[in-house]
Amino acid sequence: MTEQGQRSAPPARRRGDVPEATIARLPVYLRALHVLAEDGARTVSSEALAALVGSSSAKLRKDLSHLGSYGTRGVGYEVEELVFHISRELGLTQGWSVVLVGVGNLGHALAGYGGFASRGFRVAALLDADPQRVGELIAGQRVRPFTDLSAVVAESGADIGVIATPAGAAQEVCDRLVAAGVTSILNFAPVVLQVPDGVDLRKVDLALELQILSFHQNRRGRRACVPEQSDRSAGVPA
Amino acid sequence: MTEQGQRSAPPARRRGDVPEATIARLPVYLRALHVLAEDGARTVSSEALAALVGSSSAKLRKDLSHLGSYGTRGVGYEVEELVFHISRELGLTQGWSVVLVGVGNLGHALAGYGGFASRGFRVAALLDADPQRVGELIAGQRVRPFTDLSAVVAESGADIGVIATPAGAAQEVCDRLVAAGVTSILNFAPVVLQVPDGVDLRKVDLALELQILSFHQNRRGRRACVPEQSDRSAGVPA
DNA sequence: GTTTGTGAAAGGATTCACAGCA
DNA sequence: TGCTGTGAATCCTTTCACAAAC
Repeated sequence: MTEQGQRSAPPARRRGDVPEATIARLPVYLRALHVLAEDGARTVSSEALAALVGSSSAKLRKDLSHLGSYGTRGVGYEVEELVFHISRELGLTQGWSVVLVGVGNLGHALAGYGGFASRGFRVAALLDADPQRVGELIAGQRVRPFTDLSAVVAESGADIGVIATPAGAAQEVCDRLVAAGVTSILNFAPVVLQVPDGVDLRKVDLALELQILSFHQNRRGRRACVPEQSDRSAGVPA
Repeated sequence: MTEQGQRSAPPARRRGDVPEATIARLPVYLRALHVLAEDGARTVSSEALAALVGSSSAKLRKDLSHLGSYGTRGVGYEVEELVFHISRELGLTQGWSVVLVGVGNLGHALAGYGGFASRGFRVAALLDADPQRVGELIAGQRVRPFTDLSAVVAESGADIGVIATPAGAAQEVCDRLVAAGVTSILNFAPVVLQVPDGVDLRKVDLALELQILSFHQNRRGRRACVPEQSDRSAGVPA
């Protein structure tokens, strides 16, 4: 019913409907804007900000246009204002409570990672199933037993769970988080987890990006190791 | 499109070239295939493998078709064979040497992360500028002073550098890595780094995914914290 | 003059659907 | 029968280019 004789119907993205690709870049813009604000910059042009984050000005403007019209033609964007709007769009203005499960090496790093606190994420609790770790003090937090999970989620009102356990424990931890009422989960364990509908799951694979680097490095020719080149069975015809 | 590259992006994609989106998924397939292999599976269908990694069979088949024709109609893919071809495509069959700079919390976690070694990445050296850390033994490696960088790169033939330093030190470390001859860099510090052409830079932002989660959680309505609803300039027309 | 905001065009990626083979 | 491989269609993202606004 959208046929108006036009070649293609207007995409008609409703206001507030921000494309996924844009959302993934907003945190990057935000970080650059924070640096600019610290340096005392009051305004910034799309060209300048794009250069800072290694993007293009057109893409940046289109991204920002999805949030609203916050720039001034001939001038640029006000840094503080943009920080506010992006933060609000990302939902960072209201202090999320985060439950972190697993305080091995990675859990330690995450618990002490300044980037969480400074962006509105409060680590409400550190949990670990290992009795030897329980009671340990990390970044001002005492590690609690994993069995406290339900209580912790209830008392802190946490919506977000972070999994930094070994791969083998991750699915179980994930299930318990869901059962406790957590609806957003960030997984650092190198496994693919299953979650029911209604739960948002994202993952960070520390080795994944390294493998992508490997691909590109391999393409360019490397300096060390085997110079092998076994042929494809079908040699990619012209 | 080398991620953070300057402009100067040659738009043309050559034949036999694998799309970037596919490359980003190959490591995920690889991990699932390793699990299957451990479980003794000899073959796997696109449907089954896609379910394991949370993707679709059509996408999986199209991805694999970029590597060649390694499936058998009516049967599926041989697990071992697929592992080999994906590994080779990613350049994982030749043992990269990696230099890790910064052994704080995150550096510790990365140094001990099994996922590197098991995928063909050898941590050739751990470096830190802090004299107090130098000499420390982590995962069987002794931490060396950052000033050894050139020597380390030369003697190990490392092509890949991993930056796990505080944000403030990252650009300097990056410059030194480039000067030492490293051509692929993985950055965990929360800053955008500048590299010259010919150097491939990727980054992992531990808080970025959390912010994307925050966005989606925010969309759904949250359970805790402020129930505020500061108005948008226009109130989201239906 | 400068810079934003945005239709329109171009380019990629995903999904569809089925031919072809085991 | 079951499943892969792949053109075609669809959807999403980026780039282009310029009118409008300062």
